[in-house]
Amino acid sequence: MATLEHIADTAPHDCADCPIRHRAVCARCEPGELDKLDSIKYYRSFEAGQTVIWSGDPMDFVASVVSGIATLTQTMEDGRTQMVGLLLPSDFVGRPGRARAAYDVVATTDIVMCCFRRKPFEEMMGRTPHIAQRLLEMTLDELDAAREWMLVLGRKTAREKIASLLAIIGRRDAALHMGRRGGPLVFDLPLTREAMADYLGLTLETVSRQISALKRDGVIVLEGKRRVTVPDMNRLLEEAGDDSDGGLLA
Amino acid sequence: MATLEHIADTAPHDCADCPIRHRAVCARCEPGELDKLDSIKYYRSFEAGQTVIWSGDPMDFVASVVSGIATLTQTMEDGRTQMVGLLLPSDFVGRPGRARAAYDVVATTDIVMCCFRRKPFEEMMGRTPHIAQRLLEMTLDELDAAREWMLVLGRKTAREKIASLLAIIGRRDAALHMGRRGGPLVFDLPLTREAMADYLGLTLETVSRQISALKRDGVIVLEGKRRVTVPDMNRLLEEAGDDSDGGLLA
DNA sequence: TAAAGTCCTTGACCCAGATCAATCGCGGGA
DNA sequence: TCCCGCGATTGATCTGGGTCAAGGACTTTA
Repeated sequence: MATLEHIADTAPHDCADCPIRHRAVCARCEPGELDKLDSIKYYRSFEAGQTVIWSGDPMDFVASVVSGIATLTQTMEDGRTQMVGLLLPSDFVGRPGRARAAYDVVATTDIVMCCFRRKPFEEMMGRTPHIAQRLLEMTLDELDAAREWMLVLGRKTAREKIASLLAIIGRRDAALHMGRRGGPLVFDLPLTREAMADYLGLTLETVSRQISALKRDGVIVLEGKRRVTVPDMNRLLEEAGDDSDGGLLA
Repeated sequence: MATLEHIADTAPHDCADCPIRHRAVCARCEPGELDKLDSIKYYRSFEAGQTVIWSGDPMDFVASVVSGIATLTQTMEDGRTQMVGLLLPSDFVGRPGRARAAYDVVATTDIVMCCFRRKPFEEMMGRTPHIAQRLLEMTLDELDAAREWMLVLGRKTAREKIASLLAIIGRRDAALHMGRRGGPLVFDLPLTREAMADYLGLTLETVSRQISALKRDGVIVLEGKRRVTVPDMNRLLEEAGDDSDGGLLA
C-alpha cells in the first residue's frame, strides 16, 4: 500500500489558465476572490485505480476535479457496490460542513484535483456569495442527474440501461469537444465493464452481453473495447427509452 | 377535470405559528426577512390524489410543504413510473431559475403548501444569504438521500428494499414525534402499495408479498393494512442490509 | 342491504438477468 | 518469444421478481 499519490508538480497553478475555470465552484468568482481561493488551494494527483478517499475517513478538504475521471461509490457489508456519482472535470468533491467522507472516491483514470482546505473554504463561502451560489447551482444539477439515474436504476431494462449510459457519456463528450455537429459521435468509454455494472446496478456479464447486442444490432460500432461510434444518436436514445428529442434539461 | 384546488382558508398565515418555521427554506431568516417573504407568499392546498404540477408545465412559483405528503415522480412514455422524491413537511418544491416543472408532483395525502412567486423569490434569494444558505444545505441533504436511494434501487433485493423503506419512514416518524425512546416503533404507512412499488422499483404484487413475508417472519406487526409496529428496529435494519448501527448520516 | 369502487392479497407461471464457468486476447515483463 | 494477468466475452443454467389472473376486505354511494 505505497503512497502513490503526490503533490502534482506539473499541474496548472494559475487560475487564469485553468481548464475548468468557468465551470467549477469558482466559476463566478472575480479576480480578488480568486486570489483568496488561491491562497488556500493546492493540487493533488492520483493514478488510475487509486482510492482518493475511503467512506468514513476524516476529510479536511473539499476539491474540484481538474482533469480525469473519478467515481463515487457506496458499498454494503457483503461487498455489493453501487456507484452514486461520476465525477468529471469541474465536478465538486466533498461537502462543506461535513468532516468525514460519505462515499468512497476512486480515480478511474489518472486525475488531478484542485483542493481547498475545508475550514478556510467554509469561512470563505460564508463571505463570498459567488461561491455559495455556484455550489447551489451545481448541487441542484447533481440532484437532477441523480433523479434521472434513479429512473434508470428502478425502471429500465438492461439494454436500456446500457443505451442510457452510452447516451450520457456521448452527450457529455460532445458538449466538451464542441466539435462539428451532425457527424457520427465518437468517444472512448472511460469505464471498465465492471464500473459500468456498478453504475447501472447490473453484473459485468450482463453489461458485456448487452454491449455485444447493441453492436450486433448496429446501434453502436466498437473499435477495440473502449472506442465507441454512434452512427445515429436518435436511434440510441430510442433504445434508451428516452424521448427521441432528448427530454433532458440543459 | 374540475379544479379542486383552492386557496387555503384554514391554513396558518403567521410565520411565527408555522409548524415548519425552523426547518424549511426560511429556517434561518430573521424577522425582517420573514416580513419580506410574507409579502410574496400564499397558501395552496390540495386533496389526496390530486396532481399539484405536471412535469413540463410552466411553474411560476416555488414552495414549501407545510403539512401532508407529496411525491415527485418521473414517467416514461410507455407508462413506467419511478418516484424520485418523497416530499414531507418542510421540504422544498421547485427550482429557482427553472421555469418549468421537471417532475410530476402528486399529493399523497391532503396537503398544504406555502408558495412564493418565483421571480420575487429569486430576487430575494440573491439579496438574502440566509435563504440561499439554507436551500444549499437542504439540497445537499436531498442529494445524500437520493444517493442512498440509488443503492437501494440498484443493489438491494425486494425484501431489503421493503425493509429499507419501512426503516426510513419509521425513523423519520420517530424523529417527528420525538416521543419515548426505546419502546417499539409504531407508525402509519403514508403510501399505498402501488406508491411503495413506484418508490422501490418493484411491482405492487411484489411489495404486497414481501410485506406479508416480513409479517410472517415477525419483523413487523400489521394492524390493518397501514399501521405498522416494529418490535425490534435493529432486526429491521439487518433485514434492510444496513449497518445495524444505522450507518446513515444525521 | 346491496352494489360498486378501491386497495390489497395470493397463486401459477414465466423470463430477464444473475450466477457459475470456460475461454479469449491483448499489453507488459523477463 | 513466451508467459502471465487482467479485462472482456460467451455459454449453460438457475432464480427472484414480473406478469397474469382470481378473489378478499373495506368504504362509499344509494
